[in-house]
This record gives sequence, structure tokens and C-alpha cells, in this order.
Amino acid sequence: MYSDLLANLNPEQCEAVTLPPSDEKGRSRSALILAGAGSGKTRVLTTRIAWLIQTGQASPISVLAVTFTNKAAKEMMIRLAAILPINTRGMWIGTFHGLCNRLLRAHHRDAGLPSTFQILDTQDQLSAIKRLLKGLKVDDEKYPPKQLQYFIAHAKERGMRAKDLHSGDAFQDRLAELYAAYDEQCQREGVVDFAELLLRSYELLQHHEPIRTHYQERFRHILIDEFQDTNALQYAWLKLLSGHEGGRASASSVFAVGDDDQSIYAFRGADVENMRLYENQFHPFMVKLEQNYRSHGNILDVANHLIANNTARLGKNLRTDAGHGEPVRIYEAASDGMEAAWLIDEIKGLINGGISRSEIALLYRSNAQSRIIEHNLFSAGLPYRVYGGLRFFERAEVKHALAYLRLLENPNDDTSFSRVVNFPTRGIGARSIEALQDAAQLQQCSLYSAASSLEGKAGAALGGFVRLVDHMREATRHNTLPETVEFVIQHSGLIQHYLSEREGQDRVENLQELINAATAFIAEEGFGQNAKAASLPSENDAGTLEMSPLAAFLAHASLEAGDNQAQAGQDAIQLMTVHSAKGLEFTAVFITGLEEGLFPHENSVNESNGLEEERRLMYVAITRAKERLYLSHTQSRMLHGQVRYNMPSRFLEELPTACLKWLTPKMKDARWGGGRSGGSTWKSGYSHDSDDSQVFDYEDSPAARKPRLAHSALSSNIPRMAAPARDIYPFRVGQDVFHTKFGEGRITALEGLEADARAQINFKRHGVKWLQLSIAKLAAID
DNA sequence: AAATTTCTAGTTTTT
DNA sequence: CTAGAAATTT
Repeated sequence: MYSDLLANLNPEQCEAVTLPPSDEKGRSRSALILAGAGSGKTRVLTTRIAWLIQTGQASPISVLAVTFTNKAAKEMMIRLAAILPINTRGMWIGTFHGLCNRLLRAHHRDAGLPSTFQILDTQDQLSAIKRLLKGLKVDDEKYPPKQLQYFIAHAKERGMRAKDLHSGDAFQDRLAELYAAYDEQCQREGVVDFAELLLRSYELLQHHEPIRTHYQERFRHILIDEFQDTNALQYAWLKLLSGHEGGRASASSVFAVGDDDQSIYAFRGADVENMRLYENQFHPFMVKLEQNYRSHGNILDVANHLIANNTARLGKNLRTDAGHGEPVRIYEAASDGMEAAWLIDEIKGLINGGISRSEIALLYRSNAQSRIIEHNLFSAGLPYRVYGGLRFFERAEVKHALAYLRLLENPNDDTSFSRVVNFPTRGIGARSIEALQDAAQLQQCSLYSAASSLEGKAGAALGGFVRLVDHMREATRHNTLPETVEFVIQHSGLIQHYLSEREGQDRVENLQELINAATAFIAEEGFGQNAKAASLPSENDAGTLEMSPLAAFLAHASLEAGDNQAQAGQDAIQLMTVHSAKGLEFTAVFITGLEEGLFPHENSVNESNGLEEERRLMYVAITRAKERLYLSHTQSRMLHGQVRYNMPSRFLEELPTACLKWLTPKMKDARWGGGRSGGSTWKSGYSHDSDDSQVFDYEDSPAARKPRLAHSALSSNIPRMAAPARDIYPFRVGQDVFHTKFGEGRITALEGLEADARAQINFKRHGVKWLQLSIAKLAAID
């Protein structure tokens, strides 16, 4: 009986799960679930699928569930398998890219792709672009490969082909030409980049009516997670596949779950606007999930209060049944080193208090900030784990091995060819490659085919390489996947190369690990033995059936780059950027580096809507915490080899004071009569104890009430250790100054020493400027 | 082809 | 400052 499915849901969740997928006339109805942080979003999504199936309203094969990350897809799969008695393998649950890959494999002919097409990851794409520019003799100073890569990706994310782009601007038009050339190159080589997976499958559905109809009729129930992160192309794809394009009579029921307040990927093309578009075009039922099961009251209040500063929200307020809990603690340090030292102290306290290390997260806005924290954790002997960085399938040695494997599948993949033609070195230098590229250009064929046609010494070496690859392909024809991987690692000479290298031990291990990964892949995906019998019979219309295990493994390697340096099992403190913390939760969370310029980041302040995205980022960070939340900032920080003095983040000003507890005294200051928000000055005193007897409350502390004028900090009775480097400057951050030409302004940063010393000043009339202190005539205003 | 020096650009990230 | 790329030397 399906009622136990719903037994543990609150009324909102229950309403969402049981929304009718169609009305009494049999027309489909869609839904938009606004799911706040920690409101049980994944649970609603999976229960919805289970409910549809168990009530007989949907068969497993009529369900399509889309997520953004493999992790989310896997989690949904596991949870579903636990609820449903059926085999979930036949269901289409996966990432946009994974599902599109599946679609394109099944219909590669109609999509205009070879059956062996390979997927380029971001690195591969960049090297393909570099190669393209070189071949076309394009000045890569004027057209930086990175910029072209961005241009292409963004065009594709908006559904634009090169032919759709003509601006009249010569530079833009040239970029579009290069985009066209890039697409031609990819087509020739039989490779697709990430955005192409989506665009190509969109076009497949668009141009092939029978295929489109087939999938439209099959997928009667489409569910989408993290809807706020969709880009224009993904939205169009959804609209087409669900049959909402052009008002088709029997559209599918779409169930979208998202949180506009957690949209933090606009910088890579995500568009929250899709939520409003969806509302207007799909006319969905709307349900808000505002009950939070994660955080204590004070933490939620802080989050709600902060995010209320954003305009253009769909509007939502989280509430909890848990008590207020601890106040949110704020700490001001004199330097980044001091901040890290305080973190260590506080963490030790938490651990002594019984919180396990893996339940403590240290968050920062940018990766560069992790270094000093890591250093201090290391010195203190506290185990930690840093998220982000190189993942397994992105490591150079692994990519080399994969390149050989890809050549077995698809010899026309010039990116892979270039990567390993001379690695390990076999006497094929830059000159030979150039000759080869010319030959390939002339014959309009791949480097691989051109290699056999080349004469002379270079030709001999290249011929050797081609024969090596051909030999490996022949020899492994009847091998299992792990055997093939092992054979290639051995016979390509990769293992020998790294064995003879001084620091190659780790790389050798990673290559060995690749064989294990292949073994695990076979076991998990059920390739080889009786997996086919186990899957649903209706799967043969599309899916993994006609893919060779090697092709599937290569796609898997591109689409799922694997874990970051997972020190799994170890109980370690978690370090990561705020972005990568999305979707996670911890008992105790520290948000560090809350300074103007860092968080919000200086680059985003000038972007349109940049500040609101930064604020959402802060909202995401805050809502990761279950019981304890700490916010810290410092007066000075080493950045790019220079000491910088930043003001406290404006976000600190936007928090409700009743929920806060200052571990260091704070001083209130006069504000601008208008203009930018924030702009308080903080007293520079600080207590080394994090003992609560030293705690100062925002409004009530004696230090806060005592007026302290700008320059008094220099001559003050404040503890000396507070601001060691400050006396170097005749001014300080936060001070108001007068300039003969620019008028009144406030110092927002100081940097450089002696003759180099300069101040960043926010002038009332003339905006933000950097002025050399040795030149500019500045007078302090009392 | 490997080793060394010089230069340069430094948000956020998944697929 | 400092990682990674590019240029240059050996």
C-alpha cells in the first residue's frame, strides 16, 4: 500500500508528492516545487517517482529523471531501489549529459555521428582548439584559446550554431567563423564536447520527427532536480522532449524541483529566469517546501534575513521546529594567519566537545584561501580533506592511457593522437608533427590516416606509432575490458616510462588503479555476462546495449571524472569552496574570509546581478550548518604576494543582530548618507580567548557604544598586537579623506609599501580609484 | 629531448 | 607569492 510511502512526509511534502500528473480530462499537469535548503528535496523527488509507479499512474519506463551531478543521480537511484521492489536499471535516471550521451549512442546515425564517437572534456576541448588555431595560423594573442572556448560553450548553451551568430562586429564574426571551423574539426574527428552532447541531442529530437514522437510518448513523466541551475539549452531540450513546444496535445507531466535562492551558477550559463519561464509556459502547480530539517533557528534566521536583501526572488522563508540553538559567532582577526590560528583553537574545542572531524566544514570563497588554513591544520596535526582539484580521470597519466584506449576505438580522434603520438617519447618531434598536420590538412583526413602516407625518417617513426596502435587493437580484440586496459598500459610503454622516472611512483599506482576502475566499472554496469537478461526488455530502443564495454568505459571516464583525492574512511575536517559545499550539510560550519573584495568577490561586484549571486552563495554557505555556525574575517590578508587590507564583508551588516555573538568587539561607525550599503569600521581590538567571558555582543558591548573616531585607532589604547602593519600608513581602511580634485571619499583598501604605497578610495562623486599615497594629496576628515 | 629559466596571470565548477 | 605555461638553453 502506498500510504507508508507518505507516512513520514510533512503536509507540504505530501502535497508535492501526490500532485495529480494529469487533470480529469486526461491532460497532463506539471509542477514546480520551490524547495528551500534542507527541506527534503531529494526525498520528495524520489518519493514522487515511487508514488507514481506504486499507484499505477506510471510504469518505470515512462519515467525520466534528470539531475546535474552523477552523485545526485546515483543517490536517487539508490534511494529508489530501496523503496521500489522493481529493477531500477531500466529507468532513465541520470545527468543531462549522461542521458544525452545515451540518446546519441542509440541514434548516432541520425545524429550524424560515428558509432565510436568520443567525448571531449574541458581540457581536451582546449587542446583541440589550440590545435585548430595553430592549423589555421590564427594569432592566439588576438584570439586566446580560452576565450574561444568560452565563446563556443556559451553559444552552444544558448542553442546557437555558428551560422546563427552574425553580429556585424568583426571580432565577434571572426569568433563565429572559428566556432564553425571547430565544429567541422570535431565532426571530422568524431568527437563531441560537453555542450555538444546537449545541443546535438536537442537537434536530433528537433529534426527527426519519429524519434521525437517516440520519446515524447515514452517519457510521460519527466522530473528535474536543481531546476534553478538549468541553462537555456537545457530548458529548450526539456520543452521539446516533454512536448510543451508548440502546444502539442498530449504533453508530458514535468515535475521540477528547485530553489531560486540557491542559484549560484549563473557564471557558467545557468539562468534562474527559467523558473519564471516555466511558470508561465507550463502553468505548473506550485508548492513551497519551507520546513527545514537541518538547521537550528538562529542559523535559519540569519539565512532568511540575509537573503531578504535580494530583489527578484520567488519568495520563500525557511522555518524549523528545532530550537534557536547557539548564536552565530563572528570573529575578527588581525591577519589571515591569526584567523587560521583561531580556527584551529575553535575546532579543537568542538572536537573535545564530541563533534567528529568530518562533521566540521571550513568554507571559503576561493581556493587560494585554503593554503594557509591547510598549513595551520597540518602543523596542528589535525587530519583534513580538501575537496576540489584534480580528479582521477583528469590526471595526466590516466589521460594518456585513456588516449591510447580512445585511439583503439576511434583512430580519427586527433586530440588523443596528438596527446600520445610522442609519449612516451619515440623520436617524433615538433617538426614531424608539423609535417604530419600539413599532410592531414592537404588530404582532409585525420592525423592517423595521414601518418601512413608520410615518407622518410619522420614517416618511419610515425608508421611505427600507427602500427603500435593497430597491433594493440588487434591483440585486444577478444579481451575483457580490464585486460585491454592492462595490455595498453604495458605495450604503450607508459608503465615503463613512469617506472624509470624519479617521481613516477604515484603515477604508476594511478595506472594500476585504472585497471581496477575498469574492473569495477564492468561489475557495476553489469557489462559482459547476463546483464542484458536482467534489464527491462523495453530497453533496446536506446541504451547501452550496442555500446562496447570499452566505449562505455571511455564515456564514463569523460562524463564522470571520478572523486577528488578521496581519502575515504579517514575522519577528517572538510575543506572546500562554498560552491562545492552546495547540497552538503555539517554539524559545524566555518565561513572564513568574509571581507569586501573576497566575499563578495571584487570581480562580481561590478557584474550585473553579481552581488545578488554572491549573496545567494553566502546563503548557501550559511544553510550548510546544522548546529554551529562561525563567520570570520581578517583586517589584513596576503593575496598575490601582497598584503591587502579589506573592509569586513557587507554581508555581515545584513545579518540580524539578535542571532549573533561577537567573539571580538565590534564598533559601530557613521555611515554614508546613502550610497553603498555596508561601510562600517571595525574596532581593531581582539581577544585571543574564544572563551565566552570575552564575548562582546553587537549592540551591548561597552566597546561598541564608545564612539571611536577614525584616526583615534592610530594613537589608541587598543592592544598593540591588534594591527601590526597598520602604522605604516598615514591612513587606515574605513577612514574618510578629502582629495582636492575628487572630493570626499572613504578608503576601502591600502596596499604596497613606501613609495609603492597606494590607497583604494571610494569617492562619493567619482567612484572607486587607486591613488599613490606619495603623489596624491589627501587630507583626513574628522 | 630534457632541463632550466622566465613570464604571467591569477573567482566560483560540473558535465 | 606560486603554479603552470612558454621560452630558452644545454
